[in-house]
Formats: sequence, C-alpha cells, structure tokens
Amino acid sequence: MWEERVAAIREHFRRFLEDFYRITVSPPAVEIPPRLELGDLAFTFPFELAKVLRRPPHQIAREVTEKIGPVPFIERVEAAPPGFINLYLDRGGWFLDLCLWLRQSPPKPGGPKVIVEHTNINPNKAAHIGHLRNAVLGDTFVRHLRALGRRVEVQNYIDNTGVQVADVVVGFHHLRGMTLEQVAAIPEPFDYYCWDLYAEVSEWYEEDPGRHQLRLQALEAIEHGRDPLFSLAAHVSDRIVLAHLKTMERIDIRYDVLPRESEILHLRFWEEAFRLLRERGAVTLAEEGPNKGCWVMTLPPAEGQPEETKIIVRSNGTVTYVGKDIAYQLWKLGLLGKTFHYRPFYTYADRHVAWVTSTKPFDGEEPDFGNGHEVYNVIDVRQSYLQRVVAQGVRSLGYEAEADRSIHFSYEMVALSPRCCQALGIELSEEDQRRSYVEVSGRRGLGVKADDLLNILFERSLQEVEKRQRDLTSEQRKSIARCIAVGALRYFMLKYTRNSVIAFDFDEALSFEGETGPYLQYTIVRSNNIFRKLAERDAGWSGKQLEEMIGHPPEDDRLRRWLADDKIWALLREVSRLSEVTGQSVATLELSTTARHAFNVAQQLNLFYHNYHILSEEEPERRVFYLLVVDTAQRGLRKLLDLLGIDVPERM
RNA sequence: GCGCCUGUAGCUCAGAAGGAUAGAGCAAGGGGUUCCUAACCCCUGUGCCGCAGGUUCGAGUCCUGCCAGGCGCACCA
Repeated sequence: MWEERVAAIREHFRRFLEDFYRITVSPPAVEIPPRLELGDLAFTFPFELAKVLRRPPHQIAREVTEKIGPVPFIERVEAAPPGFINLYLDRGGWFLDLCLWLRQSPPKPGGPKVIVEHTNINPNKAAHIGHLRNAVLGDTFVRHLRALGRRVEVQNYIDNTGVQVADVVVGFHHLRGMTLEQVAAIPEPFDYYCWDLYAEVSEWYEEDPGRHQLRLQALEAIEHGRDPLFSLAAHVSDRIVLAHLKTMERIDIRYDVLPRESEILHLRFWEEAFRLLRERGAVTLAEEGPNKGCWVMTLPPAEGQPEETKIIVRSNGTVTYVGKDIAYQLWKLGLLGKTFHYRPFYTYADRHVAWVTSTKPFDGEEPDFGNGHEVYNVIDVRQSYLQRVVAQGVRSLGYEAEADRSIHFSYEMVALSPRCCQALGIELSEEDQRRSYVEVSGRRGLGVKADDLLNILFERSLQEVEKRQRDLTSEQRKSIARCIAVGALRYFMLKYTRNSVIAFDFDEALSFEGETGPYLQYTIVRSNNIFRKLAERDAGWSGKQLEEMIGHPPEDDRLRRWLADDKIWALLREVSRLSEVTGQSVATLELSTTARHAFNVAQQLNLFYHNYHILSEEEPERRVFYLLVVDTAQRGLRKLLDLLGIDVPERM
C-alpha cells in the first residue's frame, strides 16, 4: 500500500510545483525523516528549487506548505529549516487502510515465467554452510517473487559428469577398490562418507600427480557410459543429490526441476549451441597466435583496454565449461530449439515433485520446464567473470534483451572464522593464521556440514524448549525445536548484505537472542498468547470485534487520540512499509533489507508489548484498539517471516 | 599487471537515490518478572566513518589519488 500512496503524494506535489512556479519537474524525491517528530515523509526539493528560483530554501518550503492545500493521505504539512518539507500522515485513515490491506489474499501467480537457479552443489559430497547461503538466498528470493505474483520455476543444476564426481569415483574404484555393490552397501550418511573420501582422494593425487591420469580416465568413462565407473558415478551422484534434497527440505527449500549435465551432454545441447554460435559469427576459429586452433569469443573491450578473448572450444575440439554453460543458459531462455524429457525424482512431504531431466519420454504427463522470460542465477561472486561471459554469449547471438534478462544474483562466500577453525580442530598454516577468515574447501574437507550445523541448532533449541515447555510431549517439543533451528539458520544467512563475506562463527550462528530468527519467532509467539489467553478468559471474545472496529471505527475522535501516541504509531508506520521494503529487496536483490525490516518491526512490537498491558486495559474500546494494533503488527510480521521462509511455532 | 568488492563503536554488521543529532546486535556494567512467556524490556560509555584532496547549500554516501585486505582474470570445473 505504501508505494502507490507515496507516488500519489509525490504526483500531487509535482502538479502543484508546475502550476505554482510554472516549471517542469518530475515527482520530487521523498524520504523518511530521522525522527518521528519530524513527520512521516519529507521532501528536500526546496534546496534544489532555491537555485532555479534564486530564493532561500526555507522561504520556498514555507510558501509551498502554505499554498499546497489538502494533500491526499496527509494530515498536515510543515516547513522545517533550513528547507525541509515534512509531511504528517493521516494516522486514522492510514491505519484502517493498513488493516484492510493486510487482509487481502495474496496475488495469483501469472505473467511471464521467471527461472531462479540456485543450490547447484556438486553431487560428490555433503552440503556445507556455503551451500546453505546459496540455497537460502535463492529460496528467499523465490518467495519474494511469488509474493509479488510472479510465476517462478526453481531449478537446481546438477553437474553429475564433472571432475568432482569423477574424483570420488576414482576414490571408490582405485583407492578403496570397491565395487558398485559394496558402495551401495555403505550406510547413511553417504554424503558424509564421500566428504571424507573426496578430501582423501585430493591428498592422494598430490602424493603422486601422475594419478591425475585416473581422473581423466574416469571422466572419459563417465561421459561414454563405460562401466564399472559409469554406473558407480550414477550411483554416487544420484544418492548424493537425494541427500542434498533432504538437507534442503529440512529448511523448507524445494525445487521444481533438476537439469543434469549428463542429459545436456547426451541430448547434444552443446552441438546445437555451437552451430548457432558459428552461424551467427559469435565464435571464430583462431588461425594465429597462442589460441591457434581454438574457437574463441571476443568480449567487448573495457574502455582503454585491449580486446579480450575467451576460449570456448579447445584446440583438441572439446568444449570448455563456459561453452556448456552458454548452451544451458540458452535452453533456460528458450532459445536453444531443443529441450529435455523429465521424470519424477523426488516427492516432498507436501507432495510437491522435483523432476529430473531425462533423455527418454516419461510414461505419463511431462511438465514443461525452461523457456523463462527472465533468468536469475544464484552463484557466488567468484563466478562473476564467467557469468559475464555467458551473458555475452547470449548477447552475441543477437539476443540483447534476453542477455539483459540473464541476471547473476551474486553474493559473497561463507568463510570460516579463526575461532571456528579452532572449534573444528582444523590446523591452519601460518599463512592462514594471519587471515581474518579461511575459505571453505570441499577438496580439503575444510568446512562445516549443513546437516551438522542444523543438528547442533536443533539440539540447542531443544534444550531451550525443554526448559520452558515442560507440559508438552517430546514430539511437540522436537517439532518446535526444529522450527526454531530453521528460523535461526535462515535469519543468520539473510541478515548480512550479499556482498559481505560471512566469517562463520558458531557463537553467532547458534545465538537465539538479539537480532536472530528466534527473536522474531518469539515476538509473534508471545503476542499471540494475548489472543489465546483472551479466548480462554473471555467467553464473548471471537475476534469479530476487530473486524467490527475496522468496519465501524468509533465515530468520535477516539481513534485519532489513540493513534496520537507515537509509540503506537511508530510500530504501525513501520508495518505499513512492508510492500515498499520487499519491493526494494527484489529490485536490488538485497534480501537483508527484508530481514532487517522484520527485525525492526519485531523490536517495535516487543516494545509495545512491554509498555502496554493489553488484557488488563479497562476501557473496552481501547482494549479492542490495542488488540487490533497487535493483530496488525502480527499479520505484517508473519508476512515478512513467510517471505524469509521462517515458520512460527504455536509456543516456544 | 588489469578488473570487481570491502574498510563505520572492543567484536559482527546496518546506514533509504547525497539531507536534519551516524545506528543495531553482541560483549561489559547496572536495573526490571505477585502481571499477555525474561528467547524480553530499560539505563550506561565508546566513533580522525582507512588517509588526502575535490564536487555540493549539505558527503559515511558521489569523483580522483593513495594505503590496507579479499576475490577474480586457464585450452580447470
């Protein structure tokens, strides 16, 4: 509700300025004053107008406030030195509109399809905290888009034929000498087993670099379907993908489709893309120089820089990673002219199905994936260069608009703080000790596994729940603890801006106090108890009283008087910014904006809870008003938590 | 060498598209529960906003230079 209203106010001022001063201006920028005494909105245009009109800003501000007359949604307008114009909202009308707005049902999905690709973990080891950041950002972004009524498809790309899987296959076959049957008999958690094996293989290679030959052989066997390595690779990657899906399901993250490298290969996506690239001159065969014999793409030169070229096809005829990625990106945009078949891979607890790509038609109805109007790739910042190359590939085929709609949702990595390394018993080199953080490395087995972190969070929250909820069953307490663990984790991953490196620290990640997920959950649980107690104590309470007050507010000026209380108004105004803030989050891909806003609302609601004792309020109408304030704030906060993927338990 | 990012309180981080007195959380110290859950609330202190110039009525925010740190720039994925 915020943006339309503010737009109307700005437009009102724009018209006034044009009529009154006979000038042409765009709607003036509006901001929120630093303190509530200074109003709810503020203009600074008098400072700019001062130059044009050659008059002091404060004089202009005073003149405008005197002459503007009634402004929609605004109760009064004041000029403040040295030239601000402060607007005070009509609190009563704003509040009632907010109550109604929060009762609207969410928009139905429609319009052009948006594809969001996230998670993309190599299927050769357990997921770690870095992957959690990716998945949480991606999933939260998806929730934001859906809340805006966008039609969203969630993809999780699986590189099941790459070196990382090959390395684990080498580990099983050559290092361990295990057969497929023996590997299949390894008990869960299989992804943990592979985590260790992967690190072991990496070390084994280093002892004798000649062993890298085995990796190449494995890659070749996997690509050409030669057993036993091919079946081993399929077993490893399928089983680990399943483990990843289950890990992510623990934090309420689901996927629609898993496009796999193996099908991209077998359906010859690259060959088709290569044909297009050659036909349209996007890649050229280098006849001379160091790249002789390679097909290269030229990147537009940065100003004053020499032209850059990127090798797409090696001189031995094999395609590079970027090349394959361009083919895949073209498919996502519906520009390849080829597509996959699909079969169900995993059914979630809520019956939602994650499909996986296939080369053969499915015996039943196949969904239609890909062909997105807009594509977001959630990948960490280290891939920025390659993502630029991919977009350039699309662009050089002549798809300018599609390249612009190929968006890299980049974010910084999760690293390990020195304290965290100590806690994990990791010995650091002298070089690493000097750093403020150490990069997570699957190859070195350096990292915190996602499931381990979730398990610790669960245990910690269970301890807290057990302290407080003695009368609940063990199952109920566990369910609450799970909910809290998810809230803590997701908020932790979202509270930082995306280009801030998270130096992972157990103390911070496991905190349930202050700016944390559990604080947000607790705020709702506690305020919700007011309504529960009310229902227990007051037989006449049905909740209808709230609707009654919205539909028929007191006819005298009581509502006005109640809302004159800045402590209450501050809370309600903050809640009313919901759509503006989340819109900002989507526009800037900065989801921490939503997270922090939710925290602000929670802080204000806690303050209100603390300062006003609602159930013992004796004046009945005022009590209903207080209840409506709590209800409104709670609805707003719940919407925000939905966007963050944080559920709220009944008690905690 | 080139490109991108970061530098704000003891620590971890926010700082609306330049605006009014630079904020949160944690940590430290003190206080609050016969009451709707103390996973809460209140009080207390700390800032050459990396440094130096510039643009502007106004700069933590924009520009230039420098310093420090991180990441990227393969016929690896």
